Amino acid sequence: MNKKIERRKNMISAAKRLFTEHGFENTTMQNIADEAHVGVATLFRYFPKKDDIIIEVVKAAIEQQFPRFQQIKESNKRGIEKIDDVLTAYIGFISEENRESAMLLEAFELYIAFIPIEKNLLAEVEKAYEKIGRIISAIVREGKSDGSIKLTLSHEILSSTILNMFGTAVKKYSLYTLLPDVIVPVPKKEELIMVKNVLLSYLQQPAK
Amino acid sequence: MNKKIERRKNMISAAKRLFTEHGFENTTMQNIADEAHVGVATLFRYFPKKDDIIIEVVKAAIEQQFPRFQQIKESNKRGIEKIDDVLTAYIGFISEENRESAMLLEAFELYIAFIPIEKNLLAEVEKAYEKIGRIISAIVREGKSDGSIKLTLSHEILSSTILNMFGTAVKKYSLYTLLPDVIVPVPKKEELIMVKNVLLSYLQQPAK
Amino acid sequence: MNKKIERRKNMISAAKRLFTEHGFENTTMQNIADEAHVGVATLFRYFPKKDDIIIEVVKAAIEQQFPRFQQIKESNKRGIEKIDDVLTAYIGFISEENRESAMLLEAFELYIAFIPIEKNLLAEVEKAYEKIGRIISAIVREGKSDGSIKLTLSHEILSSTILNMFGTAVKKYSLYTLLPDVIVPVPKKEELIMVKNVLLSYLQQPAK
Amino acid sequence: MNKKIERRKNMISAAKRLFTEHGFENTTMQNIADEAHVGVATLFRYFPKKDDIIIEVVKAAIEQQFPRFQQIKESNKRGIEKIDDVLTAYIGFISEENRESAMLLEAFELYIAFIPIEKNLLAEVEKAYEKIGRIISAIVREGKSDGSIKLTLSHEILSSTILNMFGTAVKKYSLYTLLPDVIVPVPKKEELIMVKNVLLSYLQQPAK
DNA sequence: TATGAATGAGCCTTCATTCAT
DNA sequence: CATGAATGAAGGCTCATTCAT
Repeated sequence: MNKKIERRKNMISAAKRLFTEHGFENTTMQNIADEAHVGVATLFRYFPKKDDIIIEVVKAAIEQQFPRFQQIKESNKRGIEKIDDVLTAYIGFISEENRESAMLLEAFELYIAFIPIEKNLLAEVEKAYEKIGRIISAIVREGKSDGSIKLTLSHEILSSTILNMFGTAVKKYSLYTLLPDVIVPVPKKEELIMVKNVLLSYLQQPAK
Repeated sequence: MNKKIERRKNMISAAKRLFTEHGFENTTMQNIADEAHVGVATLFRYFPKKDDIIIEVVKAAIEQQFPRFQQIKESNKRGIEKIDDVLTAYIGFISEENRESAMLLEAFELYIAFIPIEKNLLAEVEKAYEKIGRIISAIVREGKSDGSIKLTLSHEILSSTILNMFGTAVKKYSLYTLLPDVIVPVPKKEELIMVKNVLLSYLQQPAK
Repeated sequence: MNKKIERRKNMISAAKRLFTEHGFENTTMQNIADEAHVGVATLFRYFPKKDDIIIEVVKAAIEQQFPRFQQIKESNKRGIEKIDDVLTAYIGFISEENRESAMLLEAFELYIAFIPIEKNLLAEVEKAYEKIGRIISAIVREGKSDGSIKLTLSHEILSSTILNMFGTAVKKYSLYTLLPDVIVPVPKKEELIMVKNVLLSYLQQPAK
Repeated sequence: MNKKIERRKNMISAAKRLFTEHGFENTTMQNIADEAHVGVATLFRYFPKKDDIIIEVVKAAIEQQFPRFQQIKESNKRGIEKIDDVLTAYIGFISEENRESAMLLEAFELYIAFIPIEKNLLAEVEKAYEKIGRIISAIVREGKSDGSIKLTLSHEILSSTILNMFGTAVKKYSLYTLLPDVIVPVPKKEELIMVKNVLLSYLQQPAK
């Protein structure tokens, strides 16, 4: 029983490695099978379609981020400090190990932009994303009620937009850092930290 | 002679149309040839490798943005107002016609992340990007010297980072708006405008 | 011990069901195993090669026809009447339940036309066929000796040919009736009965 | 222009050769390409789906029979004699070169019994079949009007059924003659001729 | 020069059959 | 014994790229 799950994980991580390095379209099922040291047919037994394993890898990538946010939320800090931690976590995406995850998500979003993928598969990914969304949302609410975040309603939207934008941009930077020949200038970590502080100070301003 | 250039443009725009709708990898050279009403062989005569026409389309997409920034720079406004215009232009990427271009760039950046592309080709794209980078850089400098932007040196970096981040995120949103089933929440235009104003007010703060 | 035979029969009938609906080549061993509610490995334990179970199904299909002819032969009728019954039985193939069997034979004959099958396996099928051949042969002889069939020697051959041909054609019609979009016109039952009567009247003609 | 048709014919005949020897399912597109001395891609250029070339081969097989029947119809004989010729032509299927065609049709009918094939493709085959059906139908009518065939209306149906059955059985025999190990006894040519004569004499009997 | 035709390498997927529990 | 898991070989089909007209 356990061996099956083991094997499955093994294939998923092999796929992740390959997807990370070569992208979804340039990784063949045979490649994955080889990397995982199994036969192709075995791979197909676990993931009947290529999209299936792609989804699985993506879901894992999202879920890998989950505990970190969860932990932030459950920490004994004020809301604004938790936001600080969230932003810091985002920044971590660039340099740390789960940069790979961030980058994978980046690639996936482009992948589905052009290749129609089954709705129910997408639904799984959406669900994983929402989980994180809810956590951040909760943190903002928390910060408002403990007074550490000072925003009126309209500012609330703004706050989520800013956070969203920060995450979006940083995730994308995580992709850039992998490029052998960077085309777009990627901000350094210190610069991002400065931006983070600007955002935080904004969030603490009394509502105008 | 002129006919040749005409033809070339025709192929590029046909390719752009197709790339925009189906992505780089899902568009075949045959597709492009058909869309451009030329033979495949002709297409290959003009663009010996598929990457060649991809680069060309991307370059065109970047250059298409160029005049707008150029025009902003040459306008008779103070630096801070020009920055405002730049940010507004970015926001325009989501809804306006050159959303297609923005999206194409987005896709391209991912494309080259996984497929090794010849250096000299990339160089051309970089050059196009730098052109825009220089314009923005000039605007910031201008704003500083006319006093409308108040930043010390370290803040200067911050300013470019913020602008960069804004552009990066918005470009990515331009891709999302194409997705039939959005997976990630995309901020509304009004929300982006609010963020823009926050940034602008930040840029005008006296350096601490 | 008995359970084994039970199991075996179960697999064979599962296979028959599937072969009838999808043909030999489009039915996988896994399909059969599932339909029979056993593991694939078990199926292979009983039938080490796919051809083995095919042969078994075909044999069963032939043998299923056997009792009907046997019963005709043993009935208390004159030879010509038995021939009548045999022809009627053939006609039954089109509409009745063992149309499936008839059709399976049809498919099998084509199957072996292209896929080399082991001789000893074929021998088993031949043996089953011969059994029926012998019965019909006996009936014809009977009819001649009781005077209800009037044929000289050379006509005897003719008689078997006609019967054979009738059977061949009708069996094939049994296949056609399954086709969703009939391509070849299939005679109606009543028409076949008319032909049957023509044949019967021919067989009763005094030898010329 | 002509070369294209040449090439196309070449592929079709290569396919026919292979289909005849190995059946539709056991012949791969690669096999056909090799036999025709072209690349697979070329084969697919002419016949985008495997079914397409199957249909083409089948159509050719049917059409190959066409001139013979047409010629019989246009000959200067009485109806009954033309029927004679038609039956003789059928018998020819067993021994002559177009036995291959007859056999192919046989195989095709089984093929479509299990594998769903696109309607419009089937329609083409049906059309080809109908052409022959119409000729035979016309001959029967001709025979009736010139008095050489004596049948009342109900017998007319019978006549077509008998002819149909004769053709059906003989076509199937054409398959059997290819089997390395005959499973079902195939009538000899002389026997079929006898049956033919029986049918002819029946058709000339005055209607009862 | 412009083009349709030709093509091999490669991809996703299936399946009969063997292993290991 | 019974079984699910594992697998390589093979099949249909696509596509960037080259030829030949």
